[in-house]
Amino acid sequence: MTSAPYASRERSTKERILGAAEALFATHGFAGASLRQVTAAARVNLAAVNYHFGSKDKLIEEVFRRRLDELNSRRMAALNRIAGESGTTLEDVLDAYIRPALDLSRSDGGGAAFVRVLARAYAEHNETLRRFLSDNYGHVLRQFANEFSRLLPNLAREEIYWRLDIVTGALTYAMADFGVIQRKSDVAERDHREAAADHLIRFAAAGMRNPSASNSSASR
Amino acid sequence: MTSAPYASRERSTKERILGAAEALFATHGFAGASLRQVTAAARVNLAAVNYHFGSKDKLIEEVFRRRLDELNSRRMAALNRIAGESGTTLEDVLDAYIRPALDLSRSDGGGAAFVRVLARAYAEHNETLRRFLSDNYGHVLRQFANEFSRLLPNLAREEIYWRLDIVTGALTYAMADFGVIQRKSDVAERDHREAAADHLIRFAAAGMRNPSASNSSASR
DNA sequence: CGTATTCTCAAACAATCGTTTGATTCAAAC
DNA sequence: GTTTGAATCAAACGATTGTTTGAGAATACG
Repeated sequence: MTSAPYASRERSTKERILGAAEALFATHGFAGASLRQVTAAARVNLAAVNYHFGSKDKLIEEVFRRRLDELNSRRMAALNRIAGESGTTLEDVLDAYIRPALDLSRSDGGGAAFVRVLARAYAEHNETLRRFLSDNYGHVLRQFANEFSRLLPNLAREEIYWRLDIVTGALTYAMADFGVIQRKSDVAERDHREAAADHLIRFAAAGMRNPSASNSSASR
Repeated sequence: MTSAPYASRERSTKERILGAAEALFATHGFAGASLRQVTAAARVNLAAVNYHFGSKDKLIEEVFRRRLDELNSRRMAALNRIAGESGTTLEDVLDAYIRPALDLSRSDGGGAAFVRVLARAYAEHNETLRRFLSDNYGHVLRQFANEFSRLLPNLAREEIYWRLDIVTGALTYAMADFGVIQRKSDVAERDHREAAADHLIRFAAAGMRNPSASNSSASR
């Protein structure tokens, strides 16, 4: 029953659809990529999407779930290693949040495309998608907010969430752009990305630390 | 001939369409917002878009042109004030690039919505749109790249463009998100945005200064 | 005034969208 | 070999997309 018919093919139909959808959503967006493009790229029948996933929206959710399950468990593992410790810095927490996404963007199997899908999800303020992400991975964000609150006791909870959203959005976009531009040498690419990620984390830490009420005059 | 018939209306048909399109593109994206939504929000006939602009793509271009003409001339004015000077810092150049966009997002007449449209344009890697922006405002980017090259003589020209794209994309997204979240007090909002912008600029400067080949080990 | 031009409007255009249907093919169960 | 259920397929569904049409109303020009 759980065995897969048609399994002699290279990959299962569901996985081929998910892979093609991921790549096309990254390039053309969720509204811009049609199911006919997706099924043509996956070389499956048009009806296969609704058969296996139910609808386009459910397919979109599955594209997220496939990657975010592992991404967020890695984030949680990294956070649990440092949460509550006395020597933990803001940069450490941000690293626990960002590094798994950076690793994902470096992975071979379409992870780079998914990071661009993530950036699109941030750009689009799709309400149903945000609800899905909040319902399924809200606890991760909540745990990170807990740790940020511990390190930034002067900031209100609402302020924490706000800054975290802005900062991760900017970080996600920057990381997604890494995947677009092809570098001459792969090793140089990895080094640069690593160095840029460190700077991004330091930037994010500065943004999180920024006191709220102080007017930032005379910076130049 | 150049006088406007139907001018007794509150605003001209073209301007009403542009305003409605700007707001809807910011919310639903270019593919997600239909011309029927746009014309309904502008309370004009559906055919008015194709009559006044020719096509949806031309309308999109006009939405950009209306704001970017002034935005980029402000950028050029700010850049010309500091370009070539001996005391000019990287932060000054980035400020000349970012500050006009920040001012725009604070303006009353839909500027905040346009900043979100800008962020979408960065997220979508639409080729025709990128070509339009490059054709019409490429000289601005080129002038800024010149100044960056002067301050960062060790970086290759290609590297300058690459980093500038990433950095401005992240900055644009972060600024766009400012407009989504409504703050309790307007004065606190402005102060916070100002302070955050300063940090964003400092982050961008760090990202631009980042030496290319250095592996960033032992940051923690 | 009358003519010309500009603009608006309802209606339809062909194309594409996500989705559904019903028949057919496949692999396993008995 | 027959049956069963899952998977694939071509075809069509109604809805929506951007765009075009042609007639009509509003303004401008002589």
